[in-house]
Amino acid sequence: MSVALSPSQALHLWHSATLRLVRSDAPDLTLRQLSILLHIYLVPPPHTVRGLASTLGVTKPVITRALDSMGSLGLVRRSRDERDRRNVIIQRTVDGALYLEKLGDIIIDEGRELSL
Amino acid sequence: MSVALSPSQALHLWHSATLRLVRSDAPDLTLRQLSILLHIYLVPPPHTVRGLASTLGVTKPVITRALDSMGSLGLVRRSRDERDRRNVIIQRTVDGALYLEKLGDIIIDEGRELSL
DNA sequence: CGATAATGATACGGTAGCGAAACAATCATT
DNA sequence: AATGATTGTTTCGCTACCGTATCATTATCG
Repeated sequence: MSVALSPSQALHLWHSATLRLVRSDAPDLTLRQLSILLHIYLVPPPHTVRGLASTLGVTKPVITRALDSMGSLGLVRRSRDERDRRNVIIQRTVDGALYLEKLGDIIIDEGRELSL
Repeated sequence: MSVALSPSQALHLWHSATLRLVRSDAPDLTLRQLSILLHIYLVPPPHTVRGLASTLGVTKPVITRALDSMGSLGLVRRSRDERDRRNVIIQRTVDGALYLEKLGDIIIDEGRELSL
């Protein structure tokens, strides 16, 4: 199966999926928050504040704030690393998995309609 | 050419493209702003504030503010409709086209690496 | 132990987003 | 011309984000 996209297809896919995301009643995450959420769920753990900051190229408070926001939405969970109690391990939640599942559905759905 | 995506592929594509967008030095647009920008450039004109608000399912001030922000970034331009001077016609700019071209490149680039 | 380093959270001042409501300008209707 | 409808902007009070700098806690090293 190929996922080669033409320039037009790529932008149309992004357009329609983003539009549906905006129109949906799903929590309105920033691009950075969405990136963090995707990273946590798609890249093997463990995930730390410092690591995420470095990966995204942002400062640590950005990560702390994003975890605060998404944490209160139930999309993500924090816990101390007992082996080095300075670290915070960021963990997945059921709600977070559901959120991303919905996002995946939207993308696939819009991608399907790209067939020319 | 097929653009059928598996659930995993769809999310990985979104993840890597979003990550590169966040890491890039490109202006940090919100999801709504990005959606507006894509709509203006991908859907045939004319585009009005009212029309965009209805399409995105948001209030008019959201569009006005987004146009203010993206306008000062040079991504978008406003002009009066001379046939009905109540309307504002939203127009494309060279910088806006370049921004989206770059976004398209990123998506294509990451999509290419999805081939299994 | 004591000093230094590392990690994440917090404080701060500033900017920008939000929806609801009110507003000015323009058009349509009579 | 006068009234009412339509369009986009502005104002209001509020919330959330930003980067820099600082802080508290914990670990490491001498």
